[in-house]
Amino acid sequence: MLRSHTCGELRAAHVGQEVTLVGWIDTVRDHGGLRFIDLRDRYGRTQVTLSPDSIDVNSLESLRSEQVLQVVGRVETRPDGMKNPRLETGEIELIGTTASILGDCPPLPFDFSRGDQVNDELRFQYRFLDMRRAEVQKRFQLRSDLQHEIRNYLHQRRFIDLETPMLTKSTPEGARDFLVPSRLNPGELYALPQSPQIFKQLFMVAGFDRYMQIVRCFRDEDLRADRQPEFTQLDLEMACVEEDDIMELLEGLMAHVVQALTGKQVETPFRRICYEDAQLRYSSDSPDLRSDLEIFELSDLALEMGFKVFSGAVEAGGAVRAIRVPGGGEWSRKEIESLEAIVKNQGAGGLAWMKRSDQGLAGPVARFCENEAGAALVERSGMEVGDLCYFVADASKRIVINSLSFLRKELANRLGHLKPGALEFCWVTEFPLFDEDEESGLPVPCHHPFTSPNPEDLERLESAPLSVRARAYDLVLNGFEVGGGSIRIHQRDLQERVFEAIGLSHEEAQSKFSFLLEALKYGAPPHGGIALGIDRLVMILAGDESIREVIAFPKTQRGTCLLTGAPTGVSDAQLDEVGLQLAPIDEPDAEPNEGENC
RNA sequence: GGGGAAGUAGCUCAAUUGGUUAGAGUCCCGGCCUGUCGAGCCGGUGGUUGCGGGUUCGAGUCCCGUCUUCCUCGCCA
Repeated sequence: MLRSHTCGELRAAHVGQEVTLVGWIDTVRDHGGLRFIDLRDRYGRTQVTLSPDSIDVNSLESLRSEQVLQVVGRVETRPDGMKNPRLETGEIELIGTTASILGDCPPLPFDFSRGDQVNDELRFQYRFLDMRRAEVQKRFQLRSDLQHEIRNYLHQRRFIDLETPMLTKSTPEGARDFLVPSRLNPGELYALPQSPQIFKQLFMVAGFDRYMQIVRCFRDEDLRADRQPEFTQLDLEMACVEEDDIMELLEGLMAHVVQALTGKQVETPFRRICYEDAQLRYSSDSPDLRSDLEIFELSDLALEMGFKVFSGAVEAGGAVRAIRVPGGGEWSRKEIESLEAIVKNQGAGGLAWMKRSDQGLAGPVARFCENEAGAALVERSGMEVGDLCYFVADASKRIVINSLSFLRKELANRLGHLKPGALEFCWVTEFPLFDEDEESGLPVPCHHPFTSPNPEDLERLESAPLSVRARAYDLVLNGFEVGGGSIRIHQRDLQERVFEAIGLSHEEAQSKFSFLLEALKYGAPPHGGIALGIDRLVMILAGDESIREVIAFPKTQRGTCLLTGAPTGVSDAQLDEVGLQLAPIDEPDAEPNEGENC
């Protein structure tokens, strides 16, 4: 070994020992003759003192940040008054006798000590430097610890860790697939898995009644702060279970990992909210329960209030909904109206409001509240003196819901409801089995086509498919969907009925999912499971606002890698080999230097 | 595909209604300094204001286009 100890290890007990440290130079404090160096590695920082009394200073002229330095020396107690209580190793210092630079380093491309404030573009281009920062290392330690705790917890409960293929079959439903050509089969392509869904169901048929895997998944869709084209899931599946079994397992797992990683206690069981309630009360299918702000429906009253903006929206098939802001009556007009930009950003025409003081109602909506409907509104809102109420009306229900969703988030933020470190889990249940496809009008699965319908609604599968509820559940943490799962269909005939309901012919179903349908014939036990977004979970536990921060080498919003430059063109020879030809790109100013092979 | 924000020194930012030679901190380089831990003090180098047009006597600032990064709608079974 080139070192005897790490930079976080030495204590008063080591005083007098001859040791060798290797680390990166964190800072150099140069007093002319005497130099102090903070040497840093994964484990901590140790002060190295280079004095002309103990080392040939001419041998080390230019010490700079982030050089890799090896120091041999003796551990000494620091003089009285010179100890640093903020450093684990602050009782001692290493008096260097020889030092050598093992890895030189030029001046850095960005300010290391203020890494959090540096452009993402630069940070991710030099991610290997960015990750050297202690704060970043902490995130990845947390990520590693989380995965370790998850595996331990599940293995103690007799889950078996099984792997599934990365090169698999394209299933055009759902998200767009990433495609991989096959040299041995020109003209045919693999797809990278969107999830191991079908494979884990086959494990159930195979008798591995408790399966788990921490696995990479791929979806070729647009990126967001919480969405990357490749991401990591905890995938698990159990045989002979119902909803409650999966939920209880996950509640125990979450409580365990949160306790292990943060020391915090999580209350179980988690709150359960049905999908319809979540949409109405929180304007979201993943409500952030750190805030208790609630939205209420006004469409019925809006028709009677005599306010054309409201009644017009409802008559056009839209909605009017409102949110009460306790204490918002104190806000200035300017403050109140500053939130309008948020809803306009979602396409809403404007943001109406009304406040209640001891002198009665005030604000743009107040004069429409003098009639009976208005009184009912005040009653329903629960407005008290000192409160404020915001209203969103639009001919598009989607715009109303989106606007209120963003408004609620911002209000929760302004009211200080989003306390750092708070963790509010909940389940969202009773999702519809299908959504309506806007183009074809056909039902499309909300979750995936293997989700079991609620038995109570089964008779409507053909007659009124959109009214059928699914045996599906989402796990939500602080407003983020961190997991989703369901009880699956384990009977072949029911699976075929669902395929039919979504407009898949018998032949299509066969060609796409024959292996699943075949497997369901051969003694498939009832089963269900869930998949958990590891990146999102780590992000929340680390207090970050983007999963990029907890992914070592993430993609930009355009799906490129700033570090490697991927994706790139490949040589004609490579294309030939896999039997691919690239279509010309419709770009007037295509860059010639990339034209060699695309 | 739509909406929004940002882009000025290696980095983080400033620059009045369009007005003289685009500044500061940091980094880097040089000098001084033996108890610092955000070391200190003195001096210095460093700019195609993302790119391309336009308006103007004059553009970092206004207009148009474009590129990049970020946020978001659509999209994400």
